[in-house]
Formats: sequence, C-alpha cells, structure tokens
Amino acid sequence: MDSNPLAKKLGIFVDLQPGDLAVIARWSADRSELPARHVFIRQGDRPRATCLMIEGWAYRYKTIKSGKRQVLGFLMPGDMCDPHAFILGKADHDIAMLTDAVVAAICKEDILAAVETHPRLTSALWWTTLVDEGIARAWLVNLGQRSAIAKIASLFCELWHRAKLIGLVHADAFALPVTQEQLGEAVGLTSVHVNRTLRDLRDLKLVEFRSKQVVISNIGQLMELADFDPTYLQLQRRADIPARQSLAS
Amino acid sequence: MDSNPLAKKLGIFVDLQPGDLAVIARWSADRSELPARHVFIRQGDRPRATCLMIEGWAYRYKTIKSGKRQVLGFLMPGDMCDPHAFILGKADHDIAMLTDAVVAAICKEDILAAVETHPRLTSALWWTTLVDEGIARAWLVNLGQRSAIAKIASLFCELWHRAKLIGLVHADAFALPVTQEQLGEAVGLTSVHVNRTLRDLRDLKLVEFRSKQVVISNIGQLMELADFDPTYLQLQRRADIPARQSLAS
DNA sequence: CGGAGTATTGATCCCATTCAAGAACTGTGG
DNA sequence: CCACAGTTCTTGAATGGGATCAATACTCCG
Repeated sequence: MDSNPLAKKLGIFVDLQPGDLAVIARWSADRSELPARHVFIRQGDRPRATCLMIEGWAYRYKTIKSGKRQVLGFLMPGDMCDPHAFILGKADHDIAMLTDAVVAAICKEDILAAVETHPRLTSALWWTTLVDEGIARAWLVNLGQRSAIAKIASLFCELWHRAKLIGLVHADAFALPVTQEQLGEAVGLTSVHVNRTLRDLRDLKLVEFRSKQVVISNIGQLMELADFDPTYLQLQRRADIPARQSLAS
Repeated sequence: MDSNPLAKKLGIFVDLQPGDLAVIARWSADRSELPARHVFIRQGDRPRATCLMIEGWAYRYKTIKSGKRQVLGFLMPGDMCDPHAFILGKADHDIAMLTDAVVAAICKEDILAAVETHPRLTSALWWTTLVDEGIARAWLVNLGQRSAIAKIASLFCELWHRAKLIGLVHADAFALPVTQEQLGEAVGLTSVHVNRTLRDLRDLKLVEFRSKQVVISNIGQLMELADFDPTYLQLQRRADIPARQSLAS
C-alpha cells in the first residue's frame, strides 16, 4: 500500500480486486527517478507514455508571451499526468518536478489493454479524471472571484485535503515544496503580495507557511474564510454507489 | 448534418462509420425544447442523463457564498454537458440556457452501451472531453495572468473559432447571447469594466459587441492582442493520426 | 406606454502591482 | 567549516488597474 499511492487513491472509489491491483503493480514497476526542477513534459511534446507520480511533487504550468506563467495544478503521489494525453497527441502545457521524484511511465498500450479488460479499473481511472476536472473548475472560481486571502486559503485547503487523503499530513502540517513565487503563479498574484497575504494569515493564526511546510492550526476556520466546500474532491467513498460498480455493469 | 452538430464535430477527429452515425442519430432523437434562462442542472443535482446541445446556447457557472458567480464555460450546438457526470453522481455547478434551446437527453445506459460496442465513437467522445479540459486550462491562464482587454479578446477568439467550426460565423460575425454582466463573470471582471473594455476594443477597430452580436473585423490582429494560440481547440483533423484510429486498435 | 433589465459614462476608492533595497536562506566549492 | 553567490523572502513607498458607487440612457417586452 505504502508503495502504491495509486491503489490507495483508486480504492476510495472502487473495491479493487486482486486482478486490478496486479495491473496497478505492473504499471508501477517501471520506475525512474527525476531530480527537482526536471521538466518532464514540455508544451508541444508528443508524450509516448503517461506518467504516474510515485513519490514527490510536480506541477503543471503554462507560459504566455509576456513571460508570465500560470500554474494549472499540483501533482502529488498517486496522481497521473493526463492518463489519456496521447489521444490529443500534443501536450498543451509543461509539467515539471518540484522535488526529487519517482515516477512510473505507463505506455499507451498498457493503458489501453487495461481499459479493455478491467472495467472496474477503467471506471476508477475515469473517476480520477473527473475529480481533476472538478479541481480545475474550483481554480477557475478561485482565480476569477476571490480576494487574495481567500485564494491562498482556498488553495491550502485543497492541498491539505488531498495530502491528508494519501497520508501526507502529520500533526496539522504537510510539506508544500513551492516558492512564494510559484504560489502566486497558481492563484494569480504577485510573489510580493503572496508574501504580505501569508503574513496576514499568520497574524490571523490560521496558517503558517515557512520552510516549505504548511501548518494549519484551525482547518475549520480556514475553510470558513476560504468559503471552501470539499465535496468536489470526492474524498469519501460514495455510499450510494455499490462499491463494486463498474462501467460495464 | 445540419440537424446533427455532434456528428459534425466528432467527424473532425474520427471517420465516423454508418454504425456510429446511427448511434448518434438515436441519441439525438429524444429532443426537448427549453426556454432561455431555464436552469437545466443545479449544483447538487443527481443527473440521471447527460445532455447534448442541438440548438441554442447554454453556460456553466458556479456561485459562491458572497453571491459572486464564475462562468465556467459556454456550450453551443454539438457540445455535451458532462458526458460522464453520472460517475461522480452529483453536479458541482449549474448549467442554464442562454437562449431558447433544443437539447437531447441521453441516458446513462445508452452511453455505456455505446462505449462497449463502438470504440471509434468512444474515442471521439473521449477526445471532446479532452478538448474541454484544454479550454478550461486556457481559461485558467486567462483569469490568472491577462489584462482586461486581453481577457475579453481571448474569449472572443475562442468563441469565434468554436462558432466557425460549426458554421455559426457569417461575414465575420456571430451571435453571442450573453449580457456584459455574464461576460464579466466569465473573465473575472465587473460589468462596468467590461463595458469600458469593449469600448476600447471598438476604438481599436478590432471587435464590436452590440445587440448580442460579435463582429470581428480583424481576427488576426485580435489573436495577436490576445496572445491567442488556437492549437488547444484541436480544430484541424490531425494529419498524424490515421482517421480510422480507435481506442481499441 | 410603462417597467425591468441592460448599457453607458463619470467620480472616487482600494486592492494588488511595481519598483526598490535589504535580509535570510540555499547550496556549492575551497 | 567558512565564504560566497544566487535564490528566495520581507518590508516600504508609490503607482495603477479595475472595483465601487451613482446617475442617466437605452431596449426590450408585456
């Protein structure tokens, strides 16, 4: 389990059977280590495989002509980068490592073969892409409609919940290996203003972000401030869907 | 064809065979008319079917506690609202009609059956969801990093290209049935500032938006101003993928 | 014709940006 | 273990883009 964050994550949605677990284990076998800052996929690249984060963090971002960058999302263990990017052929954004990381490459054929033969797994994979879409929608709301402090609070809430899910939160704290600059690029703020806003959050005794560690003393109050509703992250196994449901039946 | 915008759209990606077309025709059969402003799906709803736009426009949006709204995307003929929302169970945003519209409801079972038996169609459906994700990423960049004028220019560019694709652009103009308020909710600006920015665009002789019609005199120059790269819309049939490729083979 | 929603423009304000400069970290090589 | 260079962080002061408030016109529709 510990070595298999994907199984852990998919298991929330679906009762994975031994056969499914075997497939996941096979996927996770072909591992490679990448150093921090390594750019894994660049805009315009033609990925021949999809990648599964085993250890470490990565992030997606897009650069515009003016040189400004927008971070599109953060990847942590168990997350896949575009389980189906090969359909479009070309990546439309960059993905780079935030820390030294271990990733598993899964080639197109392996995915497609699994889709054919393991409906339960297929269903679970589909589910993760839908969660990712939900996250993107939440970011749209964040970028478009919230104040600086709510933007940052909201992002911290998302990351806290996701990190908690895969067991990365210890004593109200989790590692967030990003600079204030990158934080700003995620929420549409200047690094300077991110800095000031982090001070405000610290003064409010809600969050501390220092030496790449987020310490959340009062998650409830923070969620209140951020107007954060975790439903979209689909953290709980849904009671109203039979656990063994698959796409096929 | 004219009555089947979905076939037209999917046909760009994949050579649809008679069997595929028959399925699409069957889907499009169960039509219903909805008046403008009708809220089709509300946050928290449990959609029992997915919907295909046949005629008219709709939009997705999310409302936050303060009452502010963020528009998440616009739907035009041929677009589907969440071909797979039933996997998550609950809608996490609202969808409402912008005009009187004709939509076709496709129930869960029909989709799943088609996925089982028509790999080419499945592949094409998957492709459209990926394009939608690409659009969402472009919006993130828009909301986070661009100036007011570039935001609006960029949105007009997207809609122009999408409308053109389905034959809705005539003589450099297309209908965009939204208020300036809604435009603002899409790009993260006040309706007042949208108004001023539209005046600027008019003064620059690039775009006119009046009585719900967008007239673009110089699309090239507008794309330049917006730093707009249409690649992510996947408008061209890709030369490097065999047209008859499917997921299964 | 009247009323509600929508568009337009002006005046003022404020949140976040920009510019700048120093302090506190990194990590690296001697 | 220290020195040094390159990031990253922090804070101040000034600026500016877009928001807010407000008043008037336009448009559509019953």
